[in-house]
Amino acid sequence: MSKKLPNIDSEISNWYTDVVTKAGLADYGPVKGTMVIKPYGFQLWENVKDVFDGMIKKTGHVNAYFPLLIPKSFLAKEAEHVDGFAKECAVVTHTRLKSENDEIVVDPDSRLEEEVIIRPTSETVIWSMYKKWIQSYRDLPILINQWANVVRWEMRTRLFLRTTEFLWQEGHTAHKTKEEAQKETLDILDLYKRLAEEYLAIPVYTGLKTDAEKFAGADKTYCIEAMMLDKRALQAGTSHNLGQNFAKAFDVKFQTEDNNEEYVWATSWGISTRLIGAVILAHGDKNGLRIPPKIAPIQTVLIPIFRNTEQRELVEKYITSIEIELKQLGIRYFIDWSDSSPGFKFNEWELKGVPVRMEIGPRDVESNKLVIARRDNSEKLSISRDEIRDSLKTILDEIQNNLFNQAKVFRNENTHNVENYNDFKEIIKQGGFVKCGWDGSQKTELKIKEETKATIRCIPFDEKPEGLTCVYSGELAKHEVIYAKAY
RNA sequence: CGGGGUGUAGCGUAGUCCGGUUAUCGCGCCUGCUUUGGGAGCAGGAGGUCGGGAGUUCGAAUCUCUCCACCCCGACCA
Repeated sequence: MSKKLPNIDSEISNWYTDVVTKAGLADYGPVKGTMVIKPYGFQLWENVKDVFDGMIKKTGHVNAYFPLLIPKSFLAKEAEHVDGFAKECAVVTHTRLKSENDEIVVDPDSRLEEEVIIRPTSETVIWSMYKKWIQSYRDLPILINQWANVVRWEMRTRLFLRTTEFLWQEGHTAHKTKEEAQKETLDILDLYKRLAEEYLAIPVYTGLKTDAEKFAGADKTYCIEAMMLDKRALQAGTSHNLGQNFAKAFDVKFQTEDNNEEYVWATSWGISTRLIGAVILAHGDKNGLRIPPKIAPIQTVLIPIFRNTEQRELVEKYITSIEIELKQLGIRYFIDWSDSSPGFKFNEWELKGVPVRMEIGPRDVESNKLVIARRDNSEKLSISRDEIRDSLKTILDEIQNNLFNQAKVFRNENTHNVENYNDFKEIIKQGGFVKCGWDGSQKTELKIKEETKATIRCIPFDEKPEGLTCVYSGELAKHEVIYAKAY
């Protein structure tokens, strides 16, 4: 393992891949674009998953599982949907291999009559089933979520941020009114915001996607948008109001209380393993990861220090008593008894982003103390053994808050209100978010994208378009929008 | 799919232009001893189809042809 990471300011792209692999989060899979999520990375994902799973269960949602394989014809039922996903679908055409001249080849006799696609998302299978399950208003709402993998054959991939196969949750709900579906869409978006801000410590802008940026098949797409360390935007979660589009495509109607027939109203929403990439790129520093305590696989790592066997025994005994206390406190901890030197371990666990490190050696045993080092601000302090009970949780909370605040200050400092196109281009060139007026035309949106590579990340809920003019056309602004270059 | 680049041990690399002993070095790995409060030291050791194939040659990591893989830039995207 090399001792230095690439410079995070000048080559963040290399820094990112290096951190991901060296910290043991993930590795490249054998097929291009695929990723192996290693135990440390998977625990991080599981923690995120558990938090969100708890949130949706509290709000009445249930988990289920739908098949990976979908009839090709299903995708085509919703016109926009097929347009959006056709270009990146993996297709299963055969069901058998055979040996031929010592080679394994596809058996041409096993060609499928109806080809099958690997889900890029599950709206179509799920709505084909909802057709069977929904007859009356009494069957509604359906609030189903699934944790699953999906495959989108992307041209350019990056670990966690964009992989051919990724893990996510996709919620698919069915409602009897437009209003109820809209409320669900926004309620979930709010959960996403809470997950991002309170747990991942990443501040997000929330708002509506433009028609050009919305999900293929949705009436409206809402999103949470985060700023990464290179001042680019990352879409961290989306919630869609699907209107009656999928109900119409799959002919899903229900009988209302007054015995009329109506199409069902739908939502879908998702967050993915991309969130891991967001955590890395929102909090990392020159020494590696900085993982927020609430989702950290290891919240505290203990580094024993000793010179000989007698000291080792003393330290071990002392650590055992601390360990009991950490268990009682419900802290996720790890004691690193490996053979490496303490200095090596300090750097190693900093790379892995563990929020708190405890250094415990003969001096500490002697004085009934221990050294605590914080990953967020590199502070080291010596506390007494008895202080662990009261202060460790406080310190972890402080780190959680500090990471959020640092990210928020950074984002706010790099979000600029802009009134003319020259300033706009300058900010986009330097990096950062731009808040400005937009005349609401897709033509303007496209022109700006062509000329600057920046896209409208969202129309924020708290927009104030009054009195603004469009930064490109100079016409009266229809919306205030956030522009940025995105991942 | 277009433009550019790179393939030598688990990782990173020298050697390639100008063919010639046993393919270089660092990290990592194994064994032993000494070490351990910010990336330990010494000694010994294991590990190679030089991306694959074909050709030129007395002789190829090095020259020629061909195939393959991966990376970067562009078009698509959570």
